[in-house]
Amino acid sequence: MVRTRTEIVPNVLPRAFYNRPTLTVARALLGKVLVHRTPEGVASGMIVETEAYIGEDDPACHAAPGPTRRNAPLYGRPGMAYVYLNYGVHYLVNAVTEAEGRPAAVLIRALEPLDGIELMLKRRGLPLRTSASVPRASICRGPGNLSRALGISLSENLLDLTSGQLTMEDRGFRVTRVSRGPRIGIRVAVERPWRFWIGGHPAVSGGRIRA
DNA sequence: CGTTCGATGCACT
DNA sequence: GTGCATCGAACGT
Repeated sequence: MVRTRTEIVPNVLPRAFYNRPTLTVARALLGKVLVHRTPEGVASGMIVETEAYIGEDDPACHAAPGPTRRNAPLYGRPGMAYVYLNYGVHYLVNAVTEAEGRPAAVLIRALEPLDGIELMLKRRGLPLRTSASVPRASICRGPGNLSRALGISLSENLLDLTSGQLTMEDRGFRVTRVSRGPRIGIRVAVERPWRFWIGGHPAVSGGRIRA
Protein backbone atom coordinates (compact mmCIF):
# COMPACT_ATOMS: atom_id res chain seq x y z
CA MET A 1 0.00 0.00 0.00
CA VAL A 2 1.01 3.55 -0.48
CA ARG A 3 2.52 5.20 2.54
CA THR A 4 2.20 8.96 2.75
CA ARG A 5 4.26 11.29 4.85
CA THR A 6 1.63 11.52 7.53
CA GLU A 7 1.48 7.76 7.96
CA ILE A 8 5.00 7.41 9.34
CA VAL A 9 4.90 4.82 12.09
CA PRO A 10 5.41 6.65 15.36
CA ASN A 11 8.29 4.90 17.08
CA VAL A 12 7.36 5.69 20.65
CA LEU A 13 10.01 4.92 23.25
CA PRO A 14 8.92 1.98 25.43
CA ARG A 15 9.00 1.88 29.21
CA ALA A 16 12.20 -0.18 29.15
CA PHE A 17 13.94 2.84 27.65
CA TYR A 18 13.38 4.78 30.88
CA ASN A 19 13.91 1.82 33.20
CA ARG A 20 17.69 2.28 33.11
CA PRO A 21 20.35 4.35 34.89
CA THR A 22 19.41 8.02 34.61
CA LEU A 23 22.70 9.13 33.07
CA THR A 24 22.21 6.53 30.35
CA VAL A 25 18.69 7.79 29.66
CA ALA A 26 19.78 11.44 29.69
CA ARG A 27 22.38 10.70 27.05
CA ALA A 28 20.07 8.47 25.02
CA LEU A 29 17.30 11.07 24.88
CA LEU A 30 19.45 13.39 22.78
CA GLY A 31 18.11 13.18 19.23
CA LYS A 32 14.76 11.73 20.32
CA VAL A 33 11.58 13.71 19.71
CA LEU A 34 9.15 15.09 22.28
CA VAL A 35 5.63 15.28 20.86
CA HIS A 36 2.54 16.95 22.34
CA ARG A 37 -0.84 16.44 20.67
CA THR A 38 -3.65 18.82 21.63
CA PRO A 39 -6.90 19.96 20.03
CA GLU A 40 -4.91 22.97 18.80
CA GLY A 41 -2.57 20.72 16.87
CA VAL A 42 0.67 18.78 17.13
CA ALA A 43 3.87 20.38 18.34
CA SER A 44 7.18 18.58 18.57
CA GLY A 45 10.92 19.01 18.70
CA MET A 46 14.15 17.04 18.76
CA ILE A 47 15.78 16.93 22.17
CA VAL A 48 19.16 18.68 22.11
CA GLU A 49 19.82 19.23 25.83
CA THR A 50 19.03 17.24 28.99
CA GLU A 51 19.95 17.08 32.66
CA ALA A 52 19.89 14.14 35.08
CA TYR A 53 18.55 14.43 38.63
CA ILE A 54 19.29 11.28 40.56
CA GLY A 55 17.98 10.18 43.92
CA GLU A 56 17.71 11.52 47.43
CA ASP A 57 21.51 11.78 47.61
CA ASP A 58 21.50 14.40 44.84
CA PRO A 59 20.99 17.73 46.63
CA ALA A 60 19.65 19.33 43.43
CA CYS A 61 17.05 16.61 42.87
CA HIS A 62 13.54 17.30 44.09
CA ALA A 63 13.72 13.98 45.92
CA ALA A 64 16.47 15.30 48.19
CA PRO A 65 14.07 16.02 51.11
CA GLY A 66 12.54 12.55 50.81
CA PRO A 67 9.02 11.83 49.59
CA THR A 68 6.62 14.80 49.49
CA ARG A 69 3.40 15.54 47.67
CA ARG A 70 5.15 17.49 44.96
CA ASN A 71 7.91 14.98 44.15
CA ALA A 72 5.70 11.88 44.31
CA PRO A 73 5.98 11.29 40.53
CA LEU A 74 9.72 10.75 40.92
CA TYR A 75 9.04 7.71 43.09
CA GLY A 76 6.62 6.22 40.59
CA ARG A 77 6.92 4.35 37.31
CA PRO A 78 9.68 5.16 34.85
CA GLY A 79 8.36 6.65 31.64
CA MET A 80 5.89 8.98 33.30
CA ALA A 81 6.05 12.76 32.96
CA TYR A 82 6.99 14.88 35.96
CA VAL A 83 5.93 18.50 35.37
CA TYR A 84 6.16 21.23 37.97
CA LEU A 85 5.93 25.01 38.23
CA ASN A 86 9.22 26.78 38.75
CA TYR A 87 9.69 30.36 39.99
CA GLY A 88 5.93 30.71 39.77
CA VAL A 89 6.32 31.31 36.05
CA HIS A 90 7.66 28.34 34.12
CA TYR A 91 6.65 24.72 33.76
CA LEU A 92 9.52 22.25 33.58
CA VAL A 93 9.19 18.83 31.95
CA ASN A 94 10.95 15.70 33.14
CA ALA A 95 10.88 12.02 32.23
CA VAL A 96 10.91 9.72 35.26
CA THR A 97 13.72 7.15 35.11
CA GLU A 98 15.41 4.31 37.02
CA ALA A 99 12.84 2.11 38.76
CA GLU A 100 9.75 2.46 40.87
CA GLY A 101 10.74 3.57 44.37
CA ARG A 102 14.04 4.95 43.11
CA PRO A 103 13.40 8.67 42.55
CA ALA A 104 15.15 10.10 39.50
CA ALA A 105 14.36 11.95 36.28
CA VAL A 106 15.72 13.62 33.19
CA LEU A 107 14.90 17.29 32.67
CA ILE A 108 14.31 18.27 29.05
CA ARG A 109 16.11 21.59 28.58
CA ALA A 110 15.92 22.38 24.86
CA LEU A 111 14.44 21.21 21.56
CA GLU A 112 15.01 21.82 17.91
CA PRO A 113 11.49 22.63 16.69
CA LEU A 114 10.02 20.14 14.20
CA ASP A 115 6.21 19.99 13.90
CA GLY A 116 3.79 22.83 14.55
CA ILE A 117 6.22 25.71 14.43
CA GLU A 118 3.50 28.27 13.81
CA LEU A 119 1.48 26.93 16.76
CA MET A 120 4.56 27.14 18.96
CA LEU A 121 5.27 30.70 17.88
CA LYS A 122 1.67 31.59 18.69
CA ARG A 123 1.87 30.01 22.15
CA ARG A 124 5.06 31.89 22.88
CA GLY A 125 3.61 35.18 21.71
CA LEU A 126 6.23 35.55 19.00
CA PRO A 127 5.75 36.83 15.43
CA LEU A 128 4.11 34.10 13.33
CA ARG A 129 7.20 33.58 11.24
CA THR A 130 10.82 33.17 12.17
CA SER A 131 13.30 35.85 11.22
CA ALA A 132 16.75 37.09 12.00
CA SER A 133 15.51 38.54 15.27
CA VAL A 134 13.42 35.46 16.11
CA PRO A 135 15.43 32.47 14.92
CA ARG A 136 13.82 29.06 14.77
CA ALA A 137 16.36 27.77 17.29
CA SER A 138 15.08 30.18 19.94
CA ILE A 139 11.52 28.84 20.02
CA CYS A 140 12.25 25.88 22.32
CA ARG A 141 15.55 26.98 23.86
CA GLY A 142 15.35 26.54 27.63
CA PRO A 143 13.07 24.34 29.74
CA GLY A 144 10.50 27.05 30.43
CA ASN A 145 10.35 28.12 26.82
CA LEU A 146 9.88 24.63 25.41
CA SER A 147 7.04 23.86 27.80
CA ARG A 148 5.25 27.00 26.78
CA ALA A 149 5.79 26.32 23.08
CA LEU A 150 4.45 22.77 23.40
CA GLY A 151 1.54 23.80 25.59
CA ILE A 152 2.71 21.75 28.56
CA SER A 153 1.56 22.72 32.04
CA LEU A 154 0.50 21.04 35.27
CA SER A 155 -2.29 19.15 33.48
CA GLU A 156 0.42 17.12 31.77
CA ASN A 157 2.01 16.06 35.05
CA LEU A 158 1.99 12.28 35.46
CA LEU A 159 1.01 11.56 31.86
CA ASP A 160 2.40 8.32 30.47
CA LEU A 161 5.14 9.16 27.96
CA THR A 162 4.87 5.73 26.34
CA SER A 163 1.43 6.38 24.84
CA GLY A 164 -1.18 9.05 24.39
CA GLN A 165 -1.02 12.81 24.05
CA LEU A 166 2.53 13.35 25.28
CA THR A 167 5.19 10.99 23.97
CA MET A 168 8.87 10.58 23.21
CA GLU A 169 9.67 9.11 19.81
CA ASP A 170 12.65 7.83 17.86
CA ARG A 171 12.59 9.27 14.36
CA GLY A 172 16.03 7.99 13.49
CA PHE A 173 18.04 11.16 14.02
CA ARG A 174 21.69 10.28 14.49
CA VAL A 175 23.45 12.23 17.19
CA THR A 176 27.15 12.86 17.01
CA ARG A 177 29.14 15.33 19.09
CA VAL A 178 27.59 14.68 22.50
CA SER A 179 28.90 17.13 25.08
CA ARG A 180 28.69 16.79 28.85
CA GLY A 181 29.17 19.22 31.72
CA PRO A 182 27.77 20.65 34.96
CA ARG A 183 24.06 21.31 35.32
CA ILE A 184 22.73 24.83 34.86
CA GLY A 185 20.77 27.08 37.17
CA ILE A 186 21.14 25.08 40.37
CA ARG A 187 22.78 26.30 43.55
CA VAL A 188 23.86 22.99 45.03
CA ALA A 189 25.85 20.08 43.61
CA VAL A 190 26.98 22.39 40.82
CA GLU A 191 30.02 20.26 40.09
CA ARG A 192 28.30 17.07 38.97
CA PRO A 193 28.61 16.74 35.17
CA TRP A 194 25.06 15.57 34.63
CA ARG A 195 24.07 17.87 31.78
CA PHE A 196 24.18 16.53 28.22
CA TRP A 197 23.80 18.44 24.99
CA ILE A 198 24.46 18.21 21.26
CA GLY A 199 27.70 20.08 20.80
CA GLY A 200 27.35 23.31 18.88
CA HIS A 201 23.60 22.99 18.34
CA PRO A 202 22.01 26.46 18.13
CA ALA A 203 18.98 25.53 20.26
CA VAL A 204 21.05 24.61 23.32
CA SER A 205 20.44 26.93 26.27
CA GLY A 206 22.94 28.45 28.66
CA GLY A 207 24.32 31.52 26.97
CA ARG A 208 27.10 31.05 24.47
CA ILE A 209 27.19 27.92 22.39
CA ARG A 210 29.56 25.40 23.87
CA ALA A 211 31.44 22.65 22.12
C1' DC B 1 29.50 42.32 24.75
C1' DG B 2 28.61 41.61 30.24
C1' DT B 3 25.83 41.40 34.80
C1' DT B 4 21.77 42.31 37.74
C1' DC B 5 17.20 41.94 39.00
C1' DG B 6 11.99 41.59 39.19
C1' DA B 7 8.03 38.70 38.12
C1' DT B 8 5.22 35.14 40.00
C1' DG B 9 2.93 30.63 42.43
C1' DC B 10 3.27 27.24 45.38
C1' DA B 11 5.40 23.43 48.05
C1' DC B 12 7.68 22.98 52.03
C1' DT B 13 9.40 23.92 57.05
C1' DG C 1 8.00 33.18 55.55
C1' DT C 2 11.58 31.20 52.31
C1' DG C 3 13.41 29.64 48.17
C1' DC C 4 13.48 27.99 43.88
C1' DA C 5 16.12 22.66 37.94
C1' DT C 6 13.82 30.43 34.60
C1' DC C 7 13.38 34.24 31.53
C1' DG C 8 14.06 38.56 29.53
C1' DA C 9 14.32 43.44 30.19
C1' DA C 10 17.31 46.86 31.82
C1' DC C 11 21.18 48.42 32.77
C1' DG C 12 26.80 48.90 32.81
C1' DT C 13 31.29 48.45 30.06
